[in-house]
Amino acid sequence: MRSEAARRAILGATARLFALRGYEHLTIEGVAAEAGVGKQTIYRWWPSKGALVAECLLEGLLLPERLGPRDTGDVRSDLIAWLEEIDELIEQPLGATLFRSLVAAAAENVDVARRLYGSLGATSSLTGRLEAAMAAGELRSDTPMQEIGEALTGATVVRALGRVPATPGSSRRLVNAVIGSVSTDA
Amino acid sequence: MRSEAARRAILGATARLFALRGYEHLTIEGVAAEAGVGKQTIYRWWPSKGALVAECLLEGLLLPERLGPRDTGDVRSDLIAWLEEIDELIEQPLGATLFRSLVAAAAENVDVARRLYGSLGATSSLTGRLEAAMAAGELRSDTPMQEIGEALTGATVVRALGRVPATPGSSRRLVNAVIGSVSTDA
Amino acid sequence: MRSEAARRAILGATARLFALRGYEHLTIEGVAAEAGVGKQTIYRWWPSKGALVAECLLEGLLLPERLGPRDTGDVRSDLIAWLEEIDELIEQPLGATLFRSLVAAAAENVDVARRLYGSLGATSSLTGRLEAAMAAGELRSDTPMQEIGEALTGATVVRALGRVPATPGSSRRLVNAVIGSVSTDA
Amino acid sequence: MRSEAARRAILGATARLFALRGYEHLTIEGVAAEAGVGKQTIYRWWPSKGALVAECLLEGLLLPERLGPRDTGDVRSDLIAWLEEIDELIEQPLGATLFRSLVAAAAENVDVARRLYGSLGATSSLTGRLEAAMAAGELRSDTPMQEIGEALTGATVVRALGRVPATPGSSRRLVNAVIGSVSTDA
DNA sequence: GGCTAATCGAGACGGTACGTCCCGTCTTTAG
DNA sequence: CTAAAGACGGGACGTACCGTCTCGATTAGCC
Repeated sequence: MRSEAARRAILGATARLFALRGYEHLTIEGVAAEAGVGKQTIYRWWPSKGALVAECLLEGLLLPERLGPRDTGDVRSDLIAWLEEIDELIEQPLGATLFRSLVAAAAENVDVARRLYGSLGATSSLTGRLEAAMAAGELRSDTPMQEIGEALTGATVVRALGRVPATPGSSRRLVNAVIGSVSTDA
Repeated sequence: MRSEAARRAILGATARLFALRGYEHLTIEGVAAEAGVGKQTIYRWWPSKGALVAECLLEGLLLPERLGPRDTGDVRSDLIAWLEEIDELIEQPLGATLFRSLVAAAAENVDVARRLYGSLGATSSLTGRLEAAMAAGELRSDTPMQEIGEALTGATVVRALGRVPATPGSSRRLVNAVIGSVSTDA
Repeated sequence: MRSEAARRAILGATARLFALRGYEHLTIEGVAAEAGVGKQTIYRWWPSKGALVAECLLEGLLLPERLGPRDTGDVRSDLIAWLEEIDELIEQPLGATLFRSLVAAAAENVDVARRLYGSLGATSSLTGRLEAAMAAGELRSDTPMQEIGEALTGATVVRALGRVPATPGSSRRLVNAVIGSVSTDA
Repeated sequence: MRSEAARRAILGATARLFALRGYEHLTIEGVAAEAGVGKQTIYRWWPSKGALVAECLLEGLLLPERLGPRDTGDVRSDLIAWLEEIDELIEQPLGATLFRSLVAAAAENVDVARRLYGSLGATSSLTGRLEAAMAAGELRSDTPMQEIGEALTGATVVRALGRVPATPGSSRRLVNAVIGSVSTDA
């Protein structure tokens, strides 16, 4: 019978240390100590550091639960607002570390990658928003939603990795470029 | 007097092991052994694993020297061809590992990130190609080149991380979406 | 209500694993698994690994029930025969391990020590045999029985620990030396 | 190039902890910590806990350098004095633990056993003393020295294991019994 | 053309973390 | 109500690498 208390303590400790020190410096021993738990209890339920992070992600312990774009009826501004929200998150001191660590974790662990792809990326609320826009006639019916989703999130990832500071208006330019050609209000 | 032979052996070993095992499992001891070199010789000239990888990148030991898009006079097809070339590279068994490891390395090391951003991304030959297209009148003069560069490479990165298999036509759809609105032939 | 079946299974498993792997590598978990028993059932009734072994000893699960010297009317030859019997036991591959493990267990656990001392050593059938010999006039009345008992068993222990192979005649020489001076037939 | 400082620190720590806590509770990690040394430095040079103890024994860090019987010209009293010296050593609080731990170590490790057998037992100064006595005509020329040595040390071992407190005169009785029949002064 | 200093390979050193095995205690579940 | 099953916090195992530190044994170039 698995102990829910231990599970929560472990995920909490993981999230705390991950945000603080990054994926590379996250250690199972550190998590065990921080959680007040035996190492074996971690190894019993998670095969790897990556799986631990993936589950934190799933539980919303690393990123705000609702990170997707809102729906105010205007896709363009919704997407811009969303990207700027993310930029802001990254601009914070720990935010950049956290974000890059998530990318590192995704690069090294399939679980994290899938979880992240599903939560930030294509399958997610972003796709939902795009579909809504299409239904509302804001976007053409042949809009390549997956590609657009990947372009938007990808640009953010690339900027975060490249340590490129956000420039005013860059989210607007990005959104305009990416959905400009499929937008019906052009 | 620095030994060029040792330097080459070290970088070669790094590139080999990096492509084979990934960034996470790359160890200085492993590189030293593979290169037939004392560990100190590595530490004497490189401060970290990341720096080692960054220099490999610079020397073209990890990625093909000329990875940017060609210039046939048609930006659209040039970009599509370029993305498909990268997709092909990623499709190969070791290619995916290599690519993801590069992302992991970039996430954890500034040097690698800058090098990679400059070689795949915005500052690079990609930007050059876009500028040429603008000059040739293929793209409008207000084209946000940096954002477009980030969107294109970012989409590729996201797909590689998400382990999303390439779909036929997805490169075309991506390019059309991203430069569609600034393309003068629309 | 203590389960006799469990008790027997546990002691049996202990004896088997002890003879097989030795005292040091005997584990409670191993015993529980081998016996098909919960660990708690062991801890409920025995305080330690040593107590487990001690009880096996008491039950005759580790050493032949009747290990003492026989009484044919001739102490000398009875003692020699007895020592040679033990030598034979030790000569067998598992016998040496078993014997040394018993010594190790005795060194680390009082219960085992007392049990073993009482079963091999002074208080035991050996003393009984010596007393009989004294009564029969084979040994002088001032024979220091405890010391003789300790010398005989001790020599065996020392040889077993020192991994000294038995030499023909060494039991005879030992007995002659040890009881020579108190033997009335000299 | 092996560090002599580390070697000494390790053996010293081993001896200290062994005498203090006994063989069973001696841990490599404890020795490493006590010696201020990395674990790997221990594993690099010694294959096991037993080898560590054996080397301590060899270096005289566990037992007084000269533990054998003296030669005053009278074997009997020399042997008695020697046994009483050992009894005294065992009577001390840490002495008993140390002695039993040595036996446990010998039971579980060949190296320790050989070392101990050679240092306390037959091959040792004890045999030397007996030979001298034989040469001096105190003992008969057919004295079975190995057996006598084993009987004397063995009796001590058995008493120590059995936690039998030393009785006044028991060393005298033991010696008289064991060498009584080969002593020429009878 | 020998001297001196820097660099080389090799690898030991004090450490940190790994993932595994058991410990002895505690809790749940099925008979 | 008992006992199997096994999760729990913890300690130690033996291994892999970390980055630093001596070691001789080559090499430089500078006198």
